[in-house]
Amino acid sequence: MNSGKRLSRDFYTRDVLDVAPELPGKNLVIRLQNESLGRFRVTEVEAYRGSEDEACHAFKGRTARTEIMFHEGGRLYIYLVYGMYWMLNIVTGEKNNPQAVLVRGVENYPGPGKLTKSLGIDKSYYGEDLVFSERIWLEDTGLSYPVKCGPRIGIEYAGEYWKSRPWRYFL
DNA sequence: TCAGTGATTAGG
DNA sequence: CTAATCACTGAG
Repeated sequence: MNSGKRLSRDFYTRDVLDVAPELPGKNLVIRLQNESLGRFRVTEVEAYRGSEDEACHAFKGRTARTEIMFHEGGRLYIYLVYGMYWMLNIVTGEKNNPQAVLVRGVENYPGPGKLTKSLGIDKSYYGEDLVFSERIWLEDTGLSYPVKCGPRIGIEYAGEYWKSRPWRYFL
């Protein structure tokens, strides 16, 4: 797996609809249990866009859980769903504009719940800063790939308009 | 198709 | 305190 250059703050502080389509193909770098670094190409993500998006957890306002989404981009938003699976999200945008990208899959570990379980990502990563962290970050390999898009998955509770936004991006 | 599983949230 | 909800997965 090619290594690359760590993404800086500027990459994350843009609108989620600019950041999300650029994530597939980037490397997720994480320090594994044996202290070595693992590199996994991101294959699938979804954008969740601010207080207007019915499918976004920040839609109902600021809570203890969603607090980190109100920070500037580059932090991790981690939460447990269905009592079993940790979800990995990357906060984007400027301060007080709550947005995040759900990482739905990386190479060899497709599925948002499976990738966190396989890589050992849990609540302890909540709020981690991808710009400075020594155990998790994203890097640009300089390679680019064609990215497809389609509707987001698992948001039956949202209205038709929000369910139909093509904000899932994948290789 | 459907149960497992427990944090989070709103409401009394 | 209670009860509903849930950005998923794997089994049948």
